[in-house]
Amino acid sequence: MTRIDDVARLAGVSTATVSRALRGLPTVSAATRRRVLAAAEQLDYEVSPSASRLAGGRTGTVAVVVPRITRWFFSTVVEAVEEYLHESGYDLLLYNLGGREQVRQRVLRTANLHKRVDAMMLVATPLRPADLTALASLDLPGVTISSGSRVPRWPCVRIDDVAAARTATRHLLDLGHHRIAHISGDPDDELAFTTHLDRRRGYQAELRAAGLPLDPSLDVESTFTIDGGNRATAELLARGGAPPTAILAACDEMAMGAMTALRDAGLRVPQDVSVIGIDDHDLAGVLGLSTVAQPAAEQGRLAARILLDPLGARTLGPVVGQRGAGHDTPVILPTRLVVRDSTAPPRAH
Amino acid sequence: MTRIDDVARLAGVSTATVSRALRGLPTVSAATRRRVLAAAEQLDYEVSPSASRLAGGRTGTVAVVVPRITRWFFSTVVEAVEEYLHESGYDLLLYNLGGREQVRQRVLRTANLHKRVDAMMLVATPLRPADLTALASLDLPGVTISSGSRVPRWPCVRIDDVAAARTATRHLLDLGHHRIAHISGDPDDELAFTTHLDRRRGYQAELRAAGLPLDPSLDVESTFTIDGGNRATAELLARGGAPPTAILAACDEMAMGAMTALRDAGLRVPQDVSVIGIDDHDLAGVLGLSTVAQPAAEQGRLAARILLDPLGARTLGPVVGQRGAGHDTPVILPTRLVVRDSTAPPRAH
DNA sequence: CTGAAAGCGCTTACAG
DNA sequence: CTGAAAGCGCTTACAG
Repeated sequence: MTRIDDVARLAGVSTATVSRALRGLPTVSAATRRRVLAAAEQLDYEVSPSASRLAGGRTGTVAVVVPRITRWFFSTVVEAVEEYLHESGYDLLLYNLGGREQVRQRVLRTANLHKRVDAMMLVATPLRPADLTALASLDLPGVTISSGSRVPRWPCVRIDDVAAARTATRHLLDLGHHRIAHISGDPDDELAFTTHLDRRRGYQAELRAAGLPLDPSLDVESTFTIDGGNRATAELLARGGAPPTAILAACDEMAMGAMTALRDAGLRVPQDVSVIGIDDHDLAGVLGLSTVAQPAAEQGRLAARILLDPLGARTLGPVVGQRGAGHDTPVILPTRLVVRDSTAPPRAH
Repeated sequence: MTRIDDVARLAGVSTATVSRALRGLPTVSAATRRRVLAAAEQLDYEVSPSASRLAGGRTGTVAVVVPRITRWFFSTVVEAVEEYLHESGYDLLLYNLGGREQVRQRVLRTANLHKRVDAMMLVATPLRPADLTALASLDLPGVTISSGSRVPRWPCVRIDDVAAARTATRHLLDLGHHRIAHISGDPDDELAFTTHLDRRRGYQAELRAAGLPLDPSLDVESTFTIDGGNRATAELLARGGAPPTAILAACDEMAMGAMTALRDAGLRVPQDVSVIGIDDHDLAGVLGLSTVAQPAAEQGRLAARILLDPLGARTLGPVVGQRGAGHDTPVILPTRLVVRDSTAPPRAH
C-alpha cells in the first residue's frame, strides 16, 4: 500500500504539501501541485479514509435514514440522494428503520453517529422529544424531507400535503361526487408516519369549503400500504349505508389496495367508484390511477444539495462553520393533478 | 468528547485493557471487564470509528452495489441486507449504479474501496474482465447475488433462472397454450443485466421439450422495465400474423407493462391473452398477476450471512484469514409458481 | 490477565 | 508557498 510519504518522497516535497495539493487547497503553487499529482498518479496513490478522518475530523459520509427503502417514495428519494452525494465525493450510509422502534432509537439516539458521519438526512422520520434532544446534542448538520419530521435549525424539503389532498378532493368534487370517502394512515402505524394527518386535513378542508358535511363513516384509518388500502376499503364497503361514489386514498399504495378491494367486491373503477391517490407511484400509470403527483427525486436532490452546500463538497478544505442558520422555513415543492382512468363522474341514479 | 484514556483512568486500567474489554475479547478478567463497562457507561463513551479503523485495519463497513434501488428486487434485497448488517454491527455503504457506466467503473475499479470497507456485495452487477481484475487486486471478501455476476472465489446466492422460466412456460403449456410469446431484456440495456438470457433459455427449453417450434416473431427484446414490457407487447401485437394466446414476461415489471399494452389494444387478460411474469413483485397480487416467485429478501439475508460469518461479526476480534475458499458452488434458492388471475386456458376458436 | 509503547496514515496549526 | 512536528484516538504485538 503506498502511503503519503511515498508520494512526498517521489515528488520531493513534504507530506503536508502532498496533502494540500491532493485536496486542491489553494495554497500550493501550480508547479508543485503538478509534481505531486504526477507522483500520486504514478504510484497509484489513494488517501486512506480512516487516517484522513482521524486527522481531519471529517468523514466524507452522510447518514440517510428512511422508514422503508422498499416503498416507492423512499427508494426514489434515496436514488436521487445517492447520485448527488457520490457526485459530490460523499459516501452514503443507509439506515432503514423498518418499523423497528429499537432501531429507530439506536440510529437517532446513538451518541456515536457524529463520529461516523458529517451530516444526516432524515426522510419522513417522526421525532419524539427524546430524539430531538439526542439530535441536538449530536450537533450535526442535517436536513429533513417530508412534513413528518422537523428538527429545529435543520432545513426541510417537502410538499404541501394539505394542499395535495385538497387538489385531489377538488378533482372528485368537480366530477360531481358528493359521497367521497377517505382512507388514510393510522397513528398506530409501526412506522409512525404523520403525513396522513395533513392529508386528512386537506380532505376535510376541501369538503367543508364545498359545504359538504364530514361523514365519519366515510373516513377509515388503516396502514399506509397496499394491504392497508385493501383492508380499509373492505371495511368501508362492509359498513352498510350508502357506499361512497369516490375514494381519496392518502397515498397511491393505499389507492392500489382500494382498487383491488373494489374489484373483489364486484365494483368497477371508475364506473361504480372513482379512486384517486397521492404520490404518482411508478405503477400509477400501469394501473391507470389518477393521482396528485409529488416530485420525489427532486425532493431528494434538493435536500442533498441544501445539506452539502454549506459543507463545501468535494474540496474538503477546512470546515467553515455556517451551519445553515435561518433555515427555519421549509422549502415546499409543487404537486400536480394527474388524471388517468380511475376517476370519472358518478353514475346517474 | 470522552476518549479511551478517560475510561481507562476511571476504571484504573490501561487503554489496552479498555479496548479489549469493550470489544469483548476473551483475555480480560470478569471483574476488570465489569469495571471497564461501568466506567464507559458512566462517561457515555463511544469508540471513535476513525481511530479504531486506522489502528485496527477494519472498517466495520460493507459496500452494497445495486443496479437500481428503485426496483422491487433490489430494494427488497437491500432491506434484508441492511437489517442483517446492522444487527451484526456493520454499516452499509450504498452504491446505486443507475445505468451510469462511469459510476460502475468508479465503484468497481477504484483502488480506494478496500480502505473504506471490509467486504462488498454485488447484486446483479455484470462484470467485465477489467472489473474482475480490479476486484481481484482489491483482495476483498465479497459475495454476489444473481447469476448475472460471478466473481472467482466469491460465494454467490441466486435462483435458477432457467428453471423459473421453464416453470412459467410449463404453466402456460399446461393450460393449453401453444402460441406463447416471450418478452425479455435487451443486451443493450444500460444496466447490462444478463438475467434475461437465462430466462429466455428456460422459455426455449420448455417449448422444445413440449415439441413446439421456436417462433422468432414471438420473441421480443426490450428493456427490463414496465415501459419495456409495454413497448415489447405493442410491438408483438403490431407484427401481424396470429397473435400469441399467452405471454411470458422475463420479469413482473415487464408483465405489468404487457398488461397495460394489452388493455390499450382492447384485449382482455386473461380471456384474450394470458400473462405470466417472474419475481412476485409487491404489486403482483394487486394486479392479479400470475408469476414464478423468487425469494428476494432471503437471498439478501443469506448473502449477508455468508459474507459476514467468516469476518467474525460484532466481536470484531483480530481478523482470521479464512476467505471462503471452496465457495465456488452458487447457493440456489427455490422458486415457486403463484397462479393468480392473469392466466387461463386459451379461448376455444 | 494486563500494561508500556509503538504505530496506524493522515491533517493542521505554527513558523518561516 | 512550504516544512517539521505534534496530534487525531485507537489497536496490537511484545513482554511479563
